Amino acid sequence: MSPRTTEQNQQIKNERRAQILNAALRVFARKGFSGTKMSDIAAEAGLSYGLTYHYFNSKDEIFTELVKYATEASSTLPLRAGEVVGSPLDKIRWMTERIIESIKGESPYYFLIMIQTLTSDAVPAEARELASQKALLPLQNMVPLIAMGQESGEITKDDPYALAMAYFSLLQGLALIRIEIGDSISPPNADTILRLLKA
Amino acid sequence: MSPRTTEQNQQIKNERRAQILNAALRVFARKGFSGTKMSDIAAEAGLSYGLTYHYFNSKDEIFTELVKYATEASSTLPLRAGEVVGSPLDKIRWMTERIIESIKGESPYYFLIMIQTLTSDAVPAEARELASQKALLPLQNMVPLIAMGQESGEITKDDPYALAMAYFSLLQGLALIRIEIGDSISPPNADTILRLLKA
DNA sequence: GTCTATAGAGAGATAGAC
DNA sequence: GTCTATCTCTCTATAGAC
Repeated sequence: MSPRTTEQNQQIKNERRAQILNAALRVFARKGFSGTKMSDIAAEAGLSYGLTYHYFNSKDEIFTELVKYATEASSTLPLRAGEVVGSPLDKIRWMTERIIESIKGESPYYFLIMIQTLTSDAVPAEARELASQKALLPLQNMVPLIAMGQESGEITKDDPYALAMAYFSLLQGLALIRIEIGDSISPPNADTILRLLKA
Repeated sequence: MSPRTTEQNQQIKNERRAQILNAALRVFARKGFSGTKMSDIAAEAGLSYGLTYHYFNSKDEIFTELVKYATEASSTLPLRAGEVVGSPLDKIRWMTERIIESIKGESPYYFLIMIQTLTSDAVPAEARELASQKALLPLQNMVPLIAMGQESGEITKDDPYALAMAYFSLLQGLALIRIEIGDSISPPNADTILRLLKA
């Protein structure tokens, strides 16, 4: 039995951290930041209470880490959509389908975390500031897409910013309904949502 | 100085309860159920800590009271809309304008309370059950309105239930944005929202 | 690296004075 | 009716054994 190498230890460390973050995502979403106990996270992750503190310094740090990931993912999606080949509406359709798809998976938990972060004073200050800075990026990144669609005549000539707000509001709301009600009722498809934008 | 009558005491009692509920609404919305301390509510209401317990038995009771009011108001609105004179789309337009109007006032706090109640395990069981029972009512009460509009040709022939989900998702999302970002940006108007439904 | 035990702070609810 | 003081329990974070 040779001793573990540094790389192997690093490997374990990464796995454990991912395991804890994954558990924490669910618990934070379900109980809120203040309602979540470190013992809840440890139990959900299948680890002992104390071990959680071996990989993270505090509850705040775990939450902030999740917010960091969520802001990153949500602000880059409209940019990736911009690079899809096709008309502006094709790009938006692509993005819409990606989001609807993600709503069937883990993303509703991230939506809920972000809503908490942006609306709550009980959340770590660092997470709140991070989210506030980036909250408008998805909206702002979508406006050019809409403007292009308006020039080409595919998209209705309402205020692009208002359209983007309505669009993301709708998708966010669908994610919430997913958690509130579960998968017993099926969400609208992309075409129904795009009716909001089409000329 | 004559002693206070029973009616006057009742009067004081009602005022104080309203005062406390009003303060609690804001604090619960901003900090979440678990993140809210009774001392927060007392401070926001301008009362002493102990006095709050003179008018309510527990934190749970205050929260549940707020949820009771919110479920009541939200499930009856589509019914009131049904009685508005005009075409089905006129009725829906009336409702949409009422909701947009309310979003400029206190209603975003109620939206946030309801979202917490429907998505969180950290909330009093009584409130959760109450909300779960009534959560689908607004949707269900709106479906007949949509169906009527489809028959008259005003509304697109997508699945009425999916349309209702999309519609309420959108409005809920706007309420959240109102809290997240404030009134610096103006929300879409009723016509933009009704594009979702129009044939 | 992993666990159990515990110190210390904080918050819900109550008691009792005025 | 209104307030301050306190009891009690729970939860974060740490210590220390294996």
